[in-house]
Amino acid sequence: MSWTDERVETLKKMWAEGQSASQIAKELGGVTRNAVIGKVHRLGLSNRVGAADPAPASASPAPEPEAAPVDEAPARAAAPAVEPAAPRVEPRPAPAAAPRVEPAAVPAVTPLRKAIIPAGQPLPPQPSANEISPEALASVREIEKKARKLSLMELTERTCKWPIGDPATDHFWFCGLPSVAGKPYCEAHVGVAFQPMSARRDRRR
DNA sequence: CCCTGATTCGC
DNA sequence: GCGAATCAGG
Repeated sequence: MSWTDERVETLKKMWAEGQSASQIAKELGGVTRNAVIGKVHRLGLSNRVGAADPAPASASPAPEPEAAPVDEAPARAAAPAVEPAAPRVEPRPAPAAAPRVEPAAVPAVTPLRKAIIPAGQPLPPQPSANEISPEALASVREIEKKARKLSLMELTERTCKWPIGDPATDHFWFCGLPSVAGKPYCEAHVGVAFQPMSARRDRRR
């Protein structure tokens, strides 16, 4: 693969969005994160965020960028040597929406309290704890004790994204245990989230 | 261990 | 110019 204009554009865009080099590499395909980082540097757009250039120690503020324009009025007079850089502070958009909540039986695990619905409008129909087998429910509670209690930002492709607690309170985190390959949850939570239809059928309430 | 970006340096 | 290897860090 080579750096076609198109690919470079994607790179620039994603980098500007705060995407990590590895994420960009995946998106582009055919390149490693190292390649992406290398390209980023060659393109000279490595300074992200704070980049609060270590202002020349203290003594001499050295406001002078360097080059002495002297005469010469190359129309470009406007071109600011120092890019905006100010506003953007730390893009890194958290994984968009909260972790994909699978279609099966997810919520209503920990908060035994009846529907709190923090700021929600009518939420889509969600399976109640009643639809989960007592055994599974019990094991889930057990697992929660072992949870690594990861924050949203700490989740990765291989950590269990099962939510625990009430999102509206401090008592909220994600399981975080090693997830089953290809699944968003750990062994225990996969068992509750992905139930065969046969098991779900008329477990009635 | 997972992951980050930064740098180096042979190609 | 490119990117693997490596470094330094979280």
